[in-house]
Amino acid sequence: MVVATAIASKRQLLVEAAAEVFSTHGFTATRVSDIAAAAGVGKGTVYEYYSSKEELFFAVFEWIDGQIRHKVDAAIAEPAKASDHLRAILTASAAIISEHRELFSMNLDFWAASRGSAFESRFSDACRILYARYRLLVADVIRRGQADGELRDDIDAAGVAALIVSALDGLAVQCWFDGSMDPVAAVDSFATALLGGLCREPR
Amino acid sequence: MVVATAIASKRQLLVEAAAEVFSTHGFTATRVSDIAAAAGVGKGTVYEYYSSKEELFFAVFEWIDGQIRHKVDAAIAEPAKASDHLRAILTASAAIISEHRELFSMNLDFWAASRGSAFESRFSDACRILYARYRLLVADVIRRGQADGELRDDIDAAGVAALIVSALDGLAVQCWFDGSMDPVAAVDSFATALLGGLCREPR
Amino acid sequence: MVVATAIASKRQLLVEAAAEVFSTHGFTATRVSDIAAAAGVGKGTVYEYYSSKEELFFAVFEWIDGQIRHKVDAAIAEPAKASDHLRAILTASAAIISEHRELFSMNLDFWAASRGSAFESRFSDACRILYARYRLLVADVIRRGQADGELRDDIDAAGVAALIVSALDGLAVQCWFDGSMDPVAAVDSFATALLGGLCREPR
Amino acid sequence: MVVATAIASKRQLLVEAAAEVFSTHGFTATRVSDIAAAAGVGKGTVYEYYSSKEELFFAVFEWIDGQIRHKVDAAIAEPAKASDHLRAILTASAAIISEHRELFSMNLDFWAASRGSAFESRFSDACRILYARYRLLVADVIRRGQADGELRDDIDAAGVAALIVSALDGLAVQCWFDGSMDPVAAVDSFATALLGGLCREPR
DNA sequence: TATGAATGAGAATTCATTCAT
DNA sequence: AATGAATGAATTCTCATTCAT
Repeated sequence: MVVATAIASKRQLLVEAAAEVFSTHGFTATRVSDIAAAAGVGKGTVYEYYSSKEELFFAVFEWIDGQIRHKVDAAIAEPAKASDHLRAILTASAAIISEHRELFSMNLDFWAASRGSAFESRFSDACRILYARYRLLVADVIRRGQADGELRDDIDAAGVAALIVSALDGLAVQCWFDGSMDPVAAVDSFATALLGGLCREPR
Repeated sequence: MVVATAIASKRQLLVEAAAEVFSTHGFTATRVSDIAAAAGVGKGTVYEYYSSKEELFFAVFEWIDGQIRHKVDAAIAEPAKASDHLRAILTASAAIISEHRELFSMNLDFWAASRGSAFESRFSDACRILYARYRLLVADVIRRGQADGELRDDIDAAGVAALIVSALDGLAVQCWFDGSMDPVAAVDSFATALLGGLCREPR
Repeated sequence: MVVATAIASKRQLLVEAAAEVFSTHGFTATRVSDIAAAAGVGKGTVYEYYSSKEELFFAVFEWIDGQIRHKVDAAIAEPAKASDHLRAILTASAAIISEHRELFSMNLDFWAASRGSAFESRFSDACRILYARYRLLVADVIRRGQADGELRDDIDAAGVAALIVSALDGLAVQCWFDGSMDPVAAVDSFATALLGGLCREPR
Repeated sequence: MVVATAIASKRQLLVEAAAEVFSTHGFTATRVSDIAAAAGVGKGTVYEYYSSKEELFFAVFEWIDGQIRHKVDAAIAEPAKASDHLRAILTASAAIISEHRELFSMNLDFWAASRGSAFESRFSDACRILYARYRLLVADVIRRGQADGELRDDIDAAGVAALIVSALDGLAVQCWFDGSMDPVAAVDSFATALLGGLCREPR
């Protein structure tokens, strides 16, 4: 158990060092020796815990995914109206984006890893599953609101959910390129518009 | 003039061949020789027209940007209500995504190119400007609607515009990972929700 | 044709440079850059002509095999009694061993390449075929001598042929380890003994 | 004494485990950790008994050499005619080759170790001495036969001895490449030919 | 004495780029 | 202008060896 913990913590040490370096320089420009140096270990040690640079990269992906999922789940842990949960999801996500811009920059690398790398399908599959999960999470909230009578039921929940999830991803991209953007404020306006309608007249 | 045209057309030939190969294999996995072969020219010839692989990649970026901008502009060329223009922008974008999935997969590479490549800042700057332009375009439509009294004016146009643009980018990402998604249908539900409000009661 | 010749000659240049370096330092201790340097070309150039170090090593194997086969064939080109042909094969082989000790030292590497390398089966197969060919060549001479009535026909030609071929291989090994050995003299005594019998009394 | 024996037996344990792994995968493809695992000890323990992989490899060489030498010595332990002793040496060697093909495959590695390894000269020297010893052993038998009047004395004993020893080495090589060969049968024909003469007419 | 986690030297290979023709 | 042969910088990964426990 002590051993297992030691191994797990060394793996975690490497994942965090890797996240740091990858998020700063991007996957391609990062050398394995850079990660080793950041973790304070020798180059060979990295390979004792991860069989390749890409394997470690994937571990970073899973680690970040887990963290974000945890925060999003927390945002809707308390019972509430569907509209409040939707706003909570949007706000929580924007907050994460705002606080961890450098972490979200890794998205760009994860996505690119699905293109022409040896791990192509591994990242593709993981992303496909990840997005399906988030779409389902949002769509379920919407469907609950529709069942409760709070939300209009003449609208396809899955379609709207897809765009809400999309919006958060795209927002992180824009925040990466433009450090002056305030994702929390933008999301707030968006939530108000989406829930209440942009148009003055009901339609 | 004839010469200039010949040069321009050879550059264009290379850009289109490059777009084809880059979009299929991704930036990293694409070899300059692959592009040369696809264009039917010798490897050295590529360097007669572009000084580096990244320079050519950037030319592809600009070419695709121009094409998309053109289609979006066309979508709002005709005078119409702000809400119709918003829907038109969403629908036109979804249609492009749907019809040119492979082209949009290059987004992932463009974004990654802003991380750790020699052209890092060149791509970053271009993307920042590109997104600012789209946000402004959408925000202007919203502001016009607000001025016309069609749209609620208690909502920050810039914030909503940012999320609308985000949503379209994110949608392309999800479509890349999940070929079975229908962006046009999703966008249609989203437009209805956004314009009319998800909530039954006005808020 | 000129091009084909240029490519062929560059490949040949590399094979000969490789044979030189491999035979001096052995396969493992030879760096690809050593071969490139010996050939007077850049390291990358080697890979333009051979896809890997082992591919080049195999080309050296085939080149040497071809040379030796040529000389052995020449030794029995002229019609002669079977016993003279056997002696000619032995003498010619010993002469090659004597004159090209460094080339024969590569045998040790070729054999070792059949053990645990990526090319394991390629070398194994090639060696098996090579030995089968030599055994057959010698056995055919013996059988002809038996048919002609010159050689005893109560002896299995294949078995003796195997040992004659073996003796020449083993001789090269011993000469590699002991530079003072004279293979030609040793082979001469051996041929006399083998043909005439070691025993004084016919048996 | 107990300690010394314990050390000796641990060294022997490692040598036999190493022989097993080396003979299966070859020297280069064998990892020290493989040997440790085969011996059921930790990787570091190997270095408590042998200072390097090559040192251990050399120990395997000496162990196998000792075993073979023992069997060959046994083959000529009983007083007998020189011709019978020669046949006994050949037959005993073929039997060992036949029964321990995998052990003989290590020859290929030992030979290669004399080329470019850190132990180059150590292996070279050992092999040179080993072959000199076998040549002398065989030559002594021949000379005794010549002195006794059983064997022709117009033939150089050393030369024939060299080729007899060579033949046995080469036979092991061919058997390695071609598992279907029967060394015992081949050697029997060879012994008959060599002792009685291949030619029908005395020469 | 036994261990195995940590190390880093070392080598093969790729491919963008150059430049002589 | 067009070419593609030649180049070598740059990086991943392996594994023998060390040494703290």
